[in-house]
Amino acid sequence: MAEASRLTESAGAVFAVLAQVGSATRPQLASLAGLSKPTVSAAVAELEGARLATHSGTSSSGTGRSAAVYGLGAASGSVLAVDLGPARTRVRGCALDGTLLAEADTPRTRAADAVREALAALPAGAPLRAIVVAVGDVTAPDRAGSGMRPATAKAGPVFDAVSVALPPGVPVHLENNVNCAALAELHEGAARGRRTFGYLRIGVGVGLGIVIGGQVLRGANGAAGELARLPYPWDDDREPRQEALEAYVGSHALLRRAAEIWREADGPCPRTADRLFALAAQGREPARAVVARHAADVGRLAAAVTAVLDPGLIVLGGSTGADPQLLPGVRAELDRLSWPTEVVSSQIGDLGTVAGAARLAVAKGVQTVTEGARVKD
Amino acid sequence: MAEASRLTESAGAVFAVLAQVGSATRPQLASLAGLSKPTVSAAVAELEGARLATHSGTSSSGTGRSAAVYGLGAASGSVLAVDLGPARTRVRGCALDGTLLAEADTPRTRAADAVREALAALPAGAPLRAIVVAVGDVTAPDRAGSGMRPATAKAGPVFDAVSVALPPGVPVHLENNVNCAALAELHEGAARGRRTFGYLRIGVGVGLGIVIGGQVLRGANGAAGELARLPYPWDDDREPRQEALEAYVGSHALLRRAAEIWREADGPCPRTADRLFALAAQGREPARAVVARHAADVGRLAAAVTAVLDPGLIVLGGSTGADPQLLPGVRAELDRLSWPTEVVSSQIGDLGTVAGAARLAVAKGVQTVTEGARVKD
DNA sequence: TGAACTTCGTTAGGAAGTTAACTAACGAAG
DNA sequence: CTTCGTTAGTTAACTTCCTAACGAAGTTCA
Repeated sequence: MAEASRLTESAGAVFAVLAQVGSATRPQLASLAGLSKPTVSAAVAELEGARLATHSGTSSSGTGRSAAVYGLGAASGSVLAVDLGPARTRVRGCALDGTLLAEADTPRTRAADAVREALAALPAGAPLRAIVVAVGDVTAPDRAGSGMRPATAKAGPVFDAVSVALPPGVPVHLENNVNCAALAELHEGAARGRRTFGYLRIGVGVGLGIVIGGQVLRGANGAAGELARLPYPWDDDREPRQEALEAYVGSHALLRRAAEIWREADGPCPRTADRLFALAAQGREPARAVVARHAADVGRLAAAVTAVLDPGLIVLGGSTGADPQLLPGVRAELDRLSWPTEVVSSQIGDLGTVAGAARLAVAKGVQTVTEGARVKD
Repeated sequence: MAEASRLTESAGAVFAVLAQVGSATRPQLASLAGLSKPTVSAAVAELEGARLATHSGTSSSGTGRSAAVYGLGAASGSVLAVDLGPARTRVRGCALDGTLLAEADTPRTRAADAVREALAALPAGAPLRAIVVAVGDVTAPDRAGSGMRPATAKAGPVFDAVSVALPPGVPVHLENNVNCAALAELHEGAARGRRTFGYLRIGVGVGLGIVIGGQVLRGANGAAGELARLPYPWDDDREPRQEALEAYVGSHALLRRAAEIWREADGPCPRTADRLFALAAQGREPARAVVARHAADVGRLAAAVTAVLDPGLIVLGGSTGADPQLLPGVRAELDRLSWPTEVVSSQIGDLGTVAGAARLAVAKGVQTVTEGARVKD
């Protein structure tokens, strides 16, 4: 019989822990959830009855009685994460313990196909509990947990194109792609074990994902970390202009600057940031200088962040931010201008956004289980 | 008999609520603490036994039986707040419900006297539970809850001069003065009812107090909001320098700029910011232009904050920041550069720092009661 | 093989909090 | 002055968790 009733509090807590670690014995669950053994036993029994957990083996710790191992059950369901990137659309379907169940990757124009493909690969019997869509845009603050749309026109059309492929009745969360990537760095990247840090992404544009106490900071307009609106240029006799910063520190500007100082004798001028970094890594001269200058610019951007937030750690990402050869220059400029702050390069790269969106979707999905599975509330 | 044992959890919750509202009936405590009537009755009995609460009257709500009103008891004790300001030292002693018990205000050089004076005026029988000292300096992160010192030499000597007057055995917390003032705006000023905002103080220096979810954001080095380290000047061909921003937007710069463009015919050049603002308020010309330019500069500073945090509300304070005639100019520049953000002037002024420090001290003091009065742990 | 040890899981009793129902106190209306 | 409606506070039964102790199921060593 299908028990759609709500879980007790302890069962919810145990389920949340079980989803986090994937599989565990009862004593492990007890210590992780901060509950006693009898309570965990009762909770596990309840979860097994609801098919939210299953006995998946035994574990012997050398000496003593061997413990029963439990994992997520068939009824725990799955979640979907969609990254509407500038070039490609990436989709992942995950179980609530984060294991990958389905994956799709298409050009941006075939976004809806990617979603359908991934949905088809998910187990049919169990509920899809949450969908997170990462967009390169400011998202309105999360009110009812669904029905959001990107705040400006930038990502609106793509989102609409995808949303027709989304199954009805499942809560959809929009999230900024930089925030998602920051979450990925937090859980499986360069910021593992941290509670507070900033993820500074520099590519065509610039963006900052802020994590404080393990939580993403979204801001009143969902625009926290939208560094493009930092006042720039800024001086006694210069008026800041909107968007001027991205035009100056973004990847387009980097290549333009390279082209300006490039000469015949230097060989062919690089047309991509990757090529430019490769030349610089070999010590080839105009490239090295351009990259060094870029590092200082990134350091200034980082200084603007530390002046406000003092996060203690900044993770650099993006097509022109993640290269480790930037690190010395960035650190030097940041040291010169601001507070002691660790600076490291992203460990995840392009897949960070989907990975983070999946983390977020898993968290939302677990919530729907523990807080009483309200699909239509 | 003195019961030094720990309170039950429900009694602690009830005490915290009682401290927040000052006095309340049992039904009020029940709804505010989210507890049931029987539990509150038991908790109140426990608190009365420990002299942490007393029956202080009855309240009739027109119809029905009249309820007993409870307030804080004699054993709840007091806390001390010290503001080591640039010119004056202000001290307040408060009960745990925030009522003022003692106050002192001396020139900075007699700081220790102010502390002794206020301490003498506090009730002798009950414990002093916490001391908060507000300094104009970066404070190291709060580890054991005491034993901190200002991070740089700026406020170190003053703090040492005061600390000799502090009674031993009482936990001392250092806090940045701008953070304190932000807390005052949150609880009794322009940000009442908000959960997230920024308090931008502009005087001789610039500083930002960040409140997120009702909590002050301190940062990894205790330097969150130290805007003086924003990169400035910043442009393609200018190198940012440390401290350059304060030299440009602080009150000294404001008066210097006024002096530069002032002419014989304009009358005597103002020597204080107050005087300059007064002239501007009358529409007198060179003053008005200087103030308008200052407003734009403040707007840019605010834009730098919103670009990172998007707080939704910015409260302006400080000797050259709180004047309401700045508001239109600040709002215009902020609108032009950044996200929709409310901008208002501080409602508290110079006393904000002590008031906020007192709030913080009360919160810490309540903690010592509810978490088991550990004075030396 | 069986005693000793260690770890797992259950059983029993108790602490802390909840809901529901009852008694107590107060004002107003007849 | 009594009665009724309303609100305060208490008592009782039940829920949910914890701690402590015990039985069950392994491993190790003689």
